[in-house]
Amino acid sequence: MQTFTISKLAQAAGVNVETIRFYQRRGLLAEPAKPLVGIRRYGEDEVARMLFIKSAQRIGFTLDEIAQLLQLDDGTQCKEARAIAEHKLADVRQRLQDLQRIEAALAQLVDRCASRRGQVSCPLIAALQPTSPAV
Amino acid sequence: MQTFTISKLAQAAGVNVETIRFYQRRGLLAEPAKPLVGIRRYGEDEVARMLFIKSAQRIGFTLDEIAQLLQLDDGTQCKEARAIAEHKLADVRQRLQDLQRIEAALAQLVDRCASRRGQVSCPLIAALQPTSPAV
DNA sequence: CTTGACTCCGTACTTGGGTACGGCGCTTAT
DNA sequence: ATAAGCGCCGTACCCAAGTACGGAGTCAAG
Repeated sequence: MQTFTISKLAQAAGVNVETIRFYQRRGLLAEPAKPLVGIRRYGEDEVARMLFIKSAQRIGFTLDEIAQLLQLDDGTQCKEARAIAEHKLADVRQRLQDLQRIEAALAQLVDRCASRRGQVSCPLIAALQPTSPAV
Repeated sequence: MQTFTISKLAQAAGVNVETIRFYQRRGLLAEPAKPLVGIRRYGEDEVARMLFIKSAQRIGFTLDEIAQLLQLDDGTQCKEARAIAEHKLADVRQRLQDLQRIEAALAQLVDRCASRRGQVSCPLIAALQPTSPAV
């Protein structure tokens, strides 16, 4: 069921062919073995993987971090995978908090603007005050 | 109450002095007027602003986006600020969803690893399947 | 009134994440 | 059997976000 050529894969993932190749070099995506005759083919798994990478990136993970995340998935070494996963989980939760605060602040801002009440003080900057001990 | 020198500001924000100057050039942080005699001083506002920038960055906003966010705050032009804010809000909510899915997937992964049950299939990649129509 | 630490400013370098390009080699339709 | 259009591969280039550096000015302590 390996039906995609590299350019179809790129298209399906909404990226450039070069990006696929770049990820292969970086070890984020395996290069399927080159058949003795013909060209490499890709399947839905690779599409999913690419979409995952792109989503993770939008959230602020670096390619190295994403590589780690993906290894958790691939890996069969549960003990160590677990440690990494827990670490990442804490990280993710921190980001979630920050994002939620920004969401609240933005929503508030929109709301205040809509109702034209008084001066907008500083909900955005205030949003990220309490926590954030400079990772 | 302008008590910080640039290096104290940098220290308080957990960044490099050069980074402060870089942000000033990019318009993310105002350069206080240079007193006729002496050096520039900064206050708590600038510290807060720096911490905000760093938090927003960790979440995946670019400096340009952060500049926009900050303008919403500074600006007195509510109508247009509102439009930008609403747009960003949608964006933030999408990110939140992605992050929440990753969180769930990671938690599940940790859980499975802990209990040593069968093969880890692919919770992470699965996590970001349904949505994400390639922004 | 000099020495050392710091500011100021410009320019140059670095790193991460790609993009672009050019030559070659398949392979498939004509 | 040949030309078009991809795939394959390496190298070079690009932009964002800093970081490093070097010379000149400033200020405070000894």
